[in-house]
Order: sequence, then C-alpha cells, then structure tokens
Amino acid sequence: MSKTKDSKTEHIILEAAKRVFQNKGMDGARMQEIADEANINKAMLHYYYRSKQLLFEAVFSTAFALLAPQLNAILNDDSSVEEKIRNFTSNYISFISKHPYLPTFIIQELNRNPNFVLKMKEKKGFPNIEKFKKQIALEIQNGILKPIKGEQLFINIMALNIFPFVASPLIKAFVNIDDKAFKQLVEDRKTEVADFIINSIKA
Amino acid sequence: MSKTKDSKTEHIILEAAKRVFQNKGMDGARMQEIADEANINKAMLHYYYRSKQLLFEAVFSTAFALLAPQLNAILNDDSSVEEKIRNFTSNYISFISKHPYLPTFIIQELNRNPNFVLKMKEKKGFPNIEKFKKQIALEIQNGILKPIKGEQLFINIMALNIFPFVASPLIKAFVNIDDKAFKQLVEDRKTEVADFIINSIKA
DNA sequence: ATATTTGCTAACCATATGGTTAAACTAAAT
DNA sequence: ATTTAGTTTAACCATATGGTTAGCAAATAT
Repeated sequence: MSKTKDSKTEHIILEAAKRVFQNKGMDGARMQEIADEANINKAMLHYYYRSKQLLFEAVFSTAFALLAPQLNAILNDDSSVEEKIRNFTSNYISFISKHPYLPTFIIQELNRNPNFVLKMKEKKGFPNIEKFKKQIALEIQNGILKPIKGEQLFINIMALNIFPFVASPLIKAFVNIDDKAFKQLVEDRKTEVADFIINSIKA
Repeated sequence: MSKTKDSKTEHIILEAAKRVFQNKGMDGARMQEIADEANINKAMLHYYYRSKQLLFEAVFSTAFALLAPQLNAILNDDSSVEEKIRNFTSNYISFISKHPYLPTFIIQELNRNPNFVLKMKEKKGFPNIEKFKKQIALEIQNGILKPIKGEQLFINIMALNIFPFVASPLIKAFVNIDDKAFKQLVEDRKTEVADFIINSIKA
C-alpha cells in the first residue's frame, strides 16, 4: 500500500507538532523534538511545512478552529440567555477537559504575538458579540435580567469558564489540592459556574 | 562617586531582565537582548547572576513577591466577605493596571514549569485559603451568604479579576474594541465585578 | 522498459546562543 | 607609589538550532 494523497506523514507531523507546541510554546519548541515525536527525519518537517513558523501557524489555526465554534455556541444560538449559559458552561468544561492545553496555548501565543489575532479575525466563523449584546439588552428590557452590559457579562462567562484551566498550577497551589481533587473541582463547576452567573444576573 | 555596596549595575540588570522576560518569557528571552536593554556587556549578566536560569528566577521571585500580598489581602483580612470582595476587586484591578504583564508572566511560566510552583509554596507569605474557607462557611451559617464552597468562590474571584488581563488580546478581538475602550472596560470592572459576585452570593 | 515524480534520509551549513576567560580598568587601602 | 579587590570589556568557545542539499528508492506516468 502506498501513501494516500494527503500523505499520512503530513498528518503525523501535524499531530506531533501539536503536542510539542502546546506543551512548549513556539519559543520553547524544537524542530528536532517534533521530528522525534513523529518518528521521522527532521528534514521532513521542512519538506511538508517549509519552516517552523508555518508549521506553528498550521497548529495554531487548527487549535483556534476547534475553539471558535464553542464560543459561537453562546454568541449565536437562539435559546434564552439562561439556557445558553447553562449549556455553554457544561459543554465548554467538558470540551476543555478533553483538550486542557488549548486555551493556555492560544492565550499564550496571542500574548506573544498580538498582531496574530488580526489574522484570525479575518477568517469567517470568528466569534462576534453583537447578537449576544442585543439579546442581553432585550432580556433586560423584558425584566428577565438585571441591568448589565453585554460585554461585561461575556467577559465574566469567559473568565469563569476558561480561567481555571489557564491558571491550573496556580489554583492547585493556592487551594492546596492534587490533580485528582482539581479534576473533581472542575467537574463541579459544570453546574456551579452556571448557577453562580445566573444567580447574579436574574432579575 | 564609586558604586554602592549593592552595585547599581546589579539593579539595572534586574530591571532590564524584568522587562525582557516579562515580554518574551524565559524561552523567548535572549541574554544579549537583556544586556542591550541594560546597556552593558553580556558577560556582566553572568558576573552578577551566573546563568540565565538564575537571572530568570530572580525576576520571577520578585514578580511573585509583588503579587502574593495582593491575594493575602482577600484571604487573611478580617473584614466581612462583602467588604473584602469590594476592596480586593478595586485594589487588584488598580494594581494590575500598573503591572499589566505580571499575571500573564506568572501564569505562563508556571505552566511551562509546574514544578516551579513548589519552590514558591515553601516561601512564607504564600497565599493560603484556609482562613477564607472558614469565613465563608461561617457567613453561610449566619445566613449572610448563599451556600457556596470557599474554593469555588475563591476561584471565581480570581477568574473575574485576573482573566481579562491574561486574555486581553482575545477579549479585544471578540468584543471588537481598541486599547482605549479596553482600558475603560477594565476600569468599569472595579465595581462591576464586585457587584456581580455579591449579587450572586448574598443571601 | 524508461523517464519522472514523490517521499524520504544522512550529512551538512550558517548562525544564534549561553557561557567563559584573560586582560584591562577603577578606586580604595597600605 | 604600590598593592589589592572589585568591576568591566572584547574576544572566544562549544553547542544547539533552523534550515538546506544531494542522493536514493519506490511509485507513477510515458
């Protein structure tokens, strides 16, 4: 059996690169380490992806493309704000528990190269907050929610859901718990966070 | 005038290293860049700090020592939970606005080297959550607060206060605002966040 | 059957990088 | 004036690192 059109090697490289880049970041990652991880010759990395930068961008785009739809769920879905918050919180925490490095990786690399976010903004499917803002304003007007700016609520939802994963080493240290207890704590947050938010905003 | 005992150069190096490390991280920082930033010969870095690793640790410890007391304020202060939350939120956001790279730097580097957090834990003054937990339990018992676990509340407070700084490029993109509007948004959070939390937990 | 393309490897290259060294300079102590 | 101790510099070193090249073998096209 020969190679498929979209060479299997290319895919193996991307997977290996994902693991290494997400652990070490762009600056900490080494092309040799990626090659070792993929069990191939280092030259193959350049054969398929030309440069470290381009390989990195391939990994980053893939990662971002995985995350974006999760956010669009809360921004563009048609259910009520309360429903959306409950669904999002539960789904998002499940999702990130399966990809724990994702948010840290994305946030770290966007901080390293903020101009990078512009590239992402151009792509279709980039999360947009406008519809969400209108919905919040409407539910406030209808007396369902207490007054709050859509932007602030959105940031709060993001913060409460994402932060524990980004700051896990810090939290484990402060709260003085091991990995197992942390996992449980995060699991509890699936409902905890939604309750916390809704308690706060419901009129 | 000769040099003081604690050589001025040593201090200049530390300041330069702080700027470079906080911008580029351990992996992205270059000793030559730090030397240039300090306007000195690269060998001086090693003369005063032996190695990149030790210079980095000096910077990191300084940074952490700056942040820790801020957290202890909410954990060990004697005022009521509501007061603490209002004070902390306002103070912390003011503080970080002056040192915007601090939390990102610390979180990024702890993720890079989680075993590093153990070193910090040993130091006295390392934030401890026990007293806070007891206080929460007590105020719940007294009917002042709705039931919530101290750990979860603590994480929520951290998340709401710290996350916007850590994820600022992402937030600016999603909410579609420039630096100025972001600054205003963060300023508003000084009271916004406290209200949000207290709304949620007050019985 | 022959030529061409594709996937792949080992060896190599130029440069960057953290770190070292020996000598020079400075200022205070003798 | 000379010694001594601390400070600074230029030059250097070994290694790591991203990237390139020439060639080979299998597959594909002619």
